[in-house]
Amino acid sequence: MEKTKEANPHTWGECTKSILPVRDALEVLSGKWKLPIIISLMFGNKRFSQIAKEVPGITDKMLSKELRELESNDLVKRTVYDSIPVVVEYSLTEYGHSLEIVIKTLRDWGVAHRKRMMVAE
Amino acid sequence: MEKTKEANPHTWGECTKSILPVRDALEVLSGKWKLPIIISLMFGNKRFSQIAKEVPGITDKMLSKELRELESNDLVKRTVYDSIPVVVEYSLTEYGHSLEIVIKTLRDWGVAHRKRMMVAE
DNA sequence: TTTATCACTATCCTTTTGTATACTACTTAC
DNA sequence: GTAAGTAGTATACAAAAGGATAGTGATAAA
Repeated sequence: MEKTKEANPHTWGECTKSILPVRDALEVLSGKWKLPIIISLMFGNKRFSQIAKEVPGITDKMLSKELRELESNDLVKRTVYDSIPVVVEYSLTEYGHSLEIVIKTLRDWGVAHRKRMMVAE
Repeated sequence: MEKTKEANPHTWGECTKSILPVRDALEVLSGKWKLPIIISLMFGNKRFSQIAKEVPGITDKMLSKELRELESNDLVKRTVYDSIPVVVEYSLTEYGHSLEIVIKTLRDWGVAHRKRMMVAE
């Protein structure tokens, strides 16, 4: 445990340098619903009520709130068609699409994790 | 917008199939502190107070709570050395190390995001 | 005329998450 | 005897996140 006691003082810088950008990413993607919404839009542009149907369990309030945040972070684009009744289409921006690899990695890990849980029980 | 109106009914299954594992992953990694703690341990085994120093802003209570959750999910291992005073060493399990690629992806995106924000302002 | 769809908003409430502060018990160093 | 370091716990509180339910206003279909 000597190695523990004087664990590299220089890791501090490296470590913090790693933590900060991860924290930035987490801030933009925080909450229970943002990633599910983005995933839903990865499969195509959708209207409000369509997203609501595809994301299991979300309420209108949450969907509305999260879409606004995603829009303000330039991950999602909102397009209003002035038909009757008004139709609003949501789509991923190019920047939103840059999250695809993050989501794929997370999903792969999640799949493995779920398998692991099944075996354990 | 016709294409929007009848957006593939079959995306439902695919979409939900993607959302569920991501949700599993998010559950294990949820909260403000779990990933920062894991990152800190990626740089080497650490004692309680060392982690507290390396994760900017965390309180003892949160660190203690999150470590317990990470331990119960088999991501972190807790080893007590009965020296005087007692020393407790935390380390990533093999399973914990499997998160490295997730974190790397998230960090890369975070770095790009931070750059983007700087340019915008 | 009631009902349904569109895309939301408003209000109230509970749960979760996080913070602040103080405290434990032990030992070494000053 | 007092402070500092070891690894936390206890209590109280504040803030944020999320859920439940209802309502808006336009239109169209039964």
